[in-house]
Amino acid sequence: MEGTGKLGQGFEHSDENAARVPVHQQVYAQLRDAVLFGELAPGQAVTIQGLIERTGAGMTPIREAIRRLTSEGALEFRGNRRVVVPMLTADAIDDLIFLRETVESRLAEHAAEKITATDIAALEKIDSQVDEAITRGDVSAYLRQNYAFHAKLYAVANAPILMDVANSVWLRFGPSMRVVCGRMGTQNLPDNHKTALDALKAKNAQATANAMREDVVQGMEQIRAALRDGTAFSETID
Amino acid sequence: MEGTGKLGQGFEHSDENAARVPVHQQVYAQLRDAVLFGELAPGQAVTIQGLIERTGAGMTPIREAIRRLTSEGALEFRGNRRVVVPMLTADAIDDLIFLRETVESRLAEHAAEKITATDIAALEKIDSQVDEAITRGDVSAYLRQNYAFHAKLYAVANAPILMDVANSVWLRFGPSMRVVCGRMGTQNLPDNHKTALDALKAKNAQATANAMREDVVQGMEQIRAALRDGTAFSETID
DNA sequence: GCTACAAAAATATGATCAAATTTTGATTAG
DNA sequence: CTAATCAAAATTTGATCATATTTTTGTAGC
Repeated sequence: MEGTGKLGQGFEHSDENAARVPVHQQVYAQLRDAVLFGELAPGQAVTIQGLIERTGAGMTPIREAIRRLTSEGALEFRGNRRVVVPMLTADAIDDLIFLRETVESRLAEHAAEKITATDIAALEKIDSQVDEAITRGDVSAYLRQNYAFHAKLYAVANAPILMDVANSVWLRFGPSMRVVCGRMGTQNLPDNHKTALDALKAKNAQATANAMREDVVQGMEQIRAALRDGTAFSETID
Repeated sequence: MEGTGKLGQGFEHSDENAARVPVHQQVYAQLRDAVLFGELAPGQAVTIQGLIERTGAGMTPIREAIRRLTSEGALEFRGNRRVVVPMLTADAIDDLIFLRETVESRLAEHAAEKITATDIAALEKIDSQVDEAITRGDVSAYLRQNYAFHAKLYAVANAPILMDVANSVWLRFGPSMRVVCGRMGTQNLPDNHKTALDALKAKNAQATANAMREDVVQGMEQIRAALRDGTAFSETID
């Protein structure tokens, strides 16, 4: 009688043509977003039991989702069977900046070579929503729309392996990014998307790569600076 | 009374101090090695039922292992609930070469800064076993020892995020590497490890990075060349 | 402060249900 | 009469859950 059905939303059409999404994928997507957009703080514990109650799903699909996210760097195995949202160290953020710079600029090059007018229109629409979120000061919307912009660019690049790496990087800095934005608001956030869009329209791969690299570095430096302050991620668990 | 105990080997000390390894980790490690060292060919299907029989484990831990390896690029979701060992495309190998070059050389730099005399001794021992495998013409041993050398270097570098990326790259080209070596033997295989070891002893980060980059590129180019021939990975499943 | 007991949480298995693929059989065209 | 194509049954495989076992943690008593 699991009347709550906390996971049932999204395909209530009662039509049979609705593509069936397995529960483990739903749990995965839900948890992934929670990490990516900072609904779970760095250091926060994630328990199987807690997710069973939170989602109403069974044990097996939840385990699968957790394993998957652990592989992707969104969660971390903290020894005693405890799974937590990882906290960034100074060394880790350096590596993340390096990775995102190199991978994202290569993806940008690929995207510039393959982009169509439809893609550009989609990117411009997303970017306008980024702007709107910034002026509104809506941190959550900014994080989601900004990710949507980059994700769309990855999709255009059509390089699944590089995209996997990029997404893993996002999952690793996402929680800290949220903490930083929560403190600073949306004013100082980077948005070099216009420059990138101009380069994309001109199909200039190198210029696109440079614009995206600039965007990436500016955003990541905010996190690094906050990490240096030390006050940023002090939610130590034990 | 699971008398078969096909997974029990490896910790039969009957001591209680032996660290207990969860079944899902055992299955993961076993499957991972099978992919990494080419015991499973590119395109080969991997079924849950098959693994249950092969390993004697239950369903849940096997599912966990499969999800994890899918995230890491070792396996691929082929639509209709079919999981296969991915086959490399020309585009993919380009991205893998790029990734391995950039990530591995950065790991080499880190390693050069942190390496100790003990580490160097360990690396030299592994490298001698690489040499031995090459002269013996033992492909399987070469693959394992060569990986061991690189993995040890990653461990010394102490950069978990970069290591994850590097390992994911290994899992993606491993099966094809095995096919290539199976056709060519061990004669033309790269081994720039001596140059790298010299640079490591001198704590010269840049020279270490260059040596490892050379090693990586030589090895990966073998795969790219085989891919171009087209004859290499023709085990199409269709 | 240390040991022992109890409660909570994670691991692992097997059962059950649903979906997909394969096999089999029948009908029809050559 | 043979071969090919389509349909339906059967087998195989995957998804989910409920349950049992082990491990860990927290607490109370010594």
